[in-house]
Amino acid sequence: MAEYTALEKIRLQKLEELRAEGFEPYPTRAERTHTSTLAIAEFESAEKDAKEVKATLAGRIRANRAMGKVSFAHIEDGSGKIQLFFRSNELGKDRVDLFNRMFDLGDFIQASGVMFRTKTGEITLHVHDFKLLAKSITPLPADKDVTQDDGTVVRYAALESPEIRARQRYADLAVNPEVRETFRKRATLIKALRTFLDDHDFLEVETPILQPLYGGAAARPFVTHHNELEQDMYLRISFELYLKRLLVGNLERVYEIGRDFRNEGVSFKHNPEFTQLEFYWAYANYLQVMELTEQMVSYAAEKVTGSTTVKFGEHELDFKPPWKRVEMRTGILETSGIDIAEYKTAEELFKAIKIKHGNKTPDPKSARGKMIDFLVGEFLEPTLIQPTFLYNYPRDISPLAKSIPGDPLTVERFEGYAAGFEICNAFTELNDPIDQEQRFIDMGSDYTDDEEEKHPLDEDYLRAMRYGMPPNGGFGMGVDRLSMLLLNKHSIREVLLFPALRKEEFGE
RNA sequence: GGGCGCGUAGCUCAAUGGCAGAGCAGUGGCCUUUUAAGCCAUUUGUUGAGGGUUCGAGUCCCCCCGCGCUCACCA
Repeated sequence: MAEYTALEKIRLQKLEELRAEGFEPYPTRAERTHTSTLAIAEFESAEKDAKEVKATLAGRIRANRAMGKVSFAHIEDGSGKIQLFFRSNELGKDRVDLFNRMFDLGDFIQASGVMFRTKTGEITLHVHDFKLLAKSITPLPADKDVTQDDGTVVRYAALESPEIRARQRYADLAVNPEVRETFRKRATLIKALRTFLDDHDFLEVETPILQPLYGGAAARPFVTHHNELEQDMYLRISFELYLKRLLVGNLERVYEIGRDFRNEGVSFKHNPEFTQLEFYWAYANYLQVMELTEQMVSYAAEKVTGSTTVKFGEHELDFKPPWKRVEMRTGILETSGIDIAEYKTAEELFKAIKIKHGNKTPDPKSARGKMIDFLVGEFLEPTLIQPTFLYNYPRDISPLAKSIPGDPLTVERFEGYAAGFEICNAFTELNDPIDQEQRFIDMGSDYTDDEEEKHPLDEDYLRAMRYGMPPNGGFGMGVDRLSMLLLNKHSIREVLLFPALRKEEFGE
């Protein structure tokens, strides 16, 4: 049973009084004719011809200013706020008193009347009738604060507690309009990505989230169990292997936007479930994917923000193609002074890093590719502020990518960076089943003492590939991260409606 | 998982180890064009939970819970 606060008990009592007086606090019907913005727009155009605009509005009470025989209130609906005007000589003293006594901030009401403009010029509904649509029991967090008489100290209080904002996103949304705006823009982003890919003849598909084997990325999976099949299942960590199976089936361009699950740490840029976009494009290679990527992201930026240039913290990011391109070996050499091509084994590379940078070294037990990754993260990544493609990756951290002809240690792979963090990952996909099988096996032996990096060998995927897979370019992008960049949010929690949080204890 | 920080009224925040407070919200009243309405009066607390030190703990110590930052992890 819920424990009610003093404020809630007062509202519950009002609810009972309303019922006793014959008013249903949770009626089944609403009769809205206009949103607040529509009513205002209609009034503005009718005003010139002195025409009357009648409207029935519905929304939450956000402010109420009772002034004796007249009252002003603001309600807020999905499109914005609008003022209501009540006059007791028209509605009757009892009804206005009822409104002021029984209705609280946060209640949903509907009000009918005629639009007019007040003395101060605000377009307002002159209310002729109203009813309660839903009583609010728990007060919304106050969204305004303090008035100091001397006029110097002004404090506004909004719901700011990051924990309450995330746990009770409903309250955050109800009270902070800019949060609603963030999620509208996020929806615009996803729609733009879809439109872009659809217009480029990609087919949107859906592949299993529950998988008997996981793969396509290096991450720890969530494990669950199917009772009837009597087997464990994994929540997918990527879409890759399933989408590439579709290329075997002659679907030449496919994409999926959906949720990935990784059983790992939580941070400002990591949530255990996150939205991923992947596409696979037959007969293309990573250079073509690069071009499509910069077009797609700049298109999305324009749709979401109206411009290809967006502000992110102190930076102005310009997503307009072409993006800067940095070859990995060159980039590492320039930022760390180490030429990875000179050190062909992990031992040699480790020594070189140790000599050059002393205490800043990777784990000496790492594979060579991991050490290169370390150099990227430590020295190169922080310099990649403007949208940049970092390309040509070490083969041993890219088991699904095709080698560069004549350079067996390097693969045709790139990652897109902006504001110093990774937003996408793509490569010319490996389509040689014999090579692929060997890579899986190498992968296993490279990381024998690293349980987390071990990956199950996907026999069915190899079988598919043996039927023949067209050469293709593949692409993956964290949609949440792109949202952060485009919306200038510095935590992934700001672009997720319900970010992962520890279970809340509700007591007895 | 490690380190650092935070947790006080519905919200935003105060309070040298010495009477737990303010504004907003709420409640009662006045007020027929207000809008951060105003004026008068007034209520609200297991100071995250538990233990300890002390004459006395919101404050110091221990432990637990939650959140934040950060490191690790994260092809």
